Amino acid sequence: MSTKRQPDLTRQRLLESAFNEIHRFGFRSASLESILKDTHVTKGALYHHFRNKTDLGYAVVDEVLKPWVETRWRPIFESDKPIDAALAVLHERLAEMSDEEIALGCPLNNLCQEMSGLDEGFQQRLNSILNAWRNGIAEAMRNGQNNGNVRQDIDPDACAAFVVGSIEGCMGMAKASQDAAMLRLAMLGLAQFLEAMRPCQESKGASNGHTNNKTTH
Amino acid sequence: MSTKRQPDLTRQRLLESAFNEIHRFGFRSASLESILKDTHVTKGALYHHFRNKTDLGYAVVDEVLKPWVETRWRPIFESDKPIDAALAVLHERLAEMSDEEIALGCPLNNLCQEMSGLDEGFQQRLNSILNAWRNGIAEAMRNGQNNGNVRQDIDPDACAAFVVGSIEGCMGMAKASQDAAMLRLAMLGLAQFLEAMRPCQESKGASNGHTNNKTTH
DNA sequence: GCACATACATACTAGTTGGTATGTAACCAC
DNA sequence: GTGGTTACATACCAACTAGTATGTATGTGC
Repeated sequence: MSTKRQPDLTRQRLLESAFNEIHRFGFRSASLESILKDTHVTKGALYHHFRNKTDLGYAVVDEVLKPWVETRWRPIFESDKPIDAALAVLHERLAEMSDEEIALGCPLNNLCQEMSGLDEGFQQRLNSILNAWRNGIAEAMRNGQNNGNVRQDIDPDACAAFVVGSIEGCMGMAKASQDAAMLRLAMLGLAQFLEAMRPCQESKGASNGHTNNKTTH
Repeated sequence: MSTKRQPDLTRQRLLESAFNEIHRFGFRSASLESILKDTHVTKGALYHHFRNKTDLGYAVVDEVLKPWVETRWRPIFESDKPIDAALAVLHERLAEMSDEEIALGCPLNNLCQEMSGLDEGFQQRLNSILNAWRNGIAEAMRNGQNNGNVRQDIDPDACAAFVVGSIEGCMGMAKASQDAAMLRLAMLGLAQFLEAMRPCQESKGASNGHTNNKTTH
């Protein structure tokens, strides 16, 4: 069609189409032919920009998936009220996700579950994304502890690992049931967990009455 | 080798080998040839017992995966102290799982994440397993509420959905990091959540001092 | 304008896949 | 025994896959 050559654009279109194809079918079942059909790019062009399918997959993770995750959860990282921030982000994500998006599942988790045990390159890249996510939350929890917005007796790293894990788990449940209502139902539990991370304000009018044993304050 | 014919055994061996192959590589990447090689069964025998690959997959879900899940989590269902029972099962599972098993991930969740959006047959079968699991926990939570072992102000269904979701999520995190330590770290959060489900015992002596708003009983 | 690398396009290959057609040996009812 | 069904075995096929070899047009430095 177009008589001009636009290498950067071609590459970007390949990456985005590959991201979608992978999101739908997973990496191994992602068909290069489908991507080429979708982008109207030929195989020669594809193999000019990427050495092989794996190289394309890595590029998708590094250049599409990684920023995709970061932009979505960064609001939590910078807050010193991590619980409020997390709840806000969760509600926002819950509101903005389409039914189709829910049914397709989290592209990060999809790839993790598919490729972690099979390919070290994927495993390391995906794990670094997860680590950044977890560390961002853990750091925010520490900030929250310093500012008195988070209970002192919880381990920020364990808490962050569980939060990230349960987010992916809840989204996985929704994908499994192919039902957005399941996502909202399961997320109620996560919200409850986050509320339980607030410092106990013994008299106040708080709804939760846990008899926790704060070790330090 | 064996001159005798043992149709039931042959079928069972195919199912178990297929379960392992699927556990490792997922259903779509599971190779029938590998299964045949592993079991020393020929293609003719395989296609005598199963109409096609999908039929084999369904049979694996119904006859291997379903009981596999049920036997593992049934102890929770029957207890009226669901929190203690859940913690006990979690510890037991954590102790008995090998590193390889952890790295492979939960076979139920693996299949859910791979097939839910692609094949209705899988989706329905897997979802029925998840439903049984969730309902078993929800029922136990209701029992626990009736016996004063669980807070009255929580929704058993939401709680069960979250518990199942976060179990799968935590196992997913461990698979993603290919590290058993991650499983233990994330599971700490789940244990904390379960503890928070206990009724608040403000002065220890009183059986229940919650200011809950019971809607029904 | 010329040389050269970049950015594609086309046609093909080798391997693997699930699935089938056909053949045969074991088992069972009678 | 015999007939018929079950339980396999062997050989093959069509489709699809990632990847490659080769060719060609575009852009760019000089």
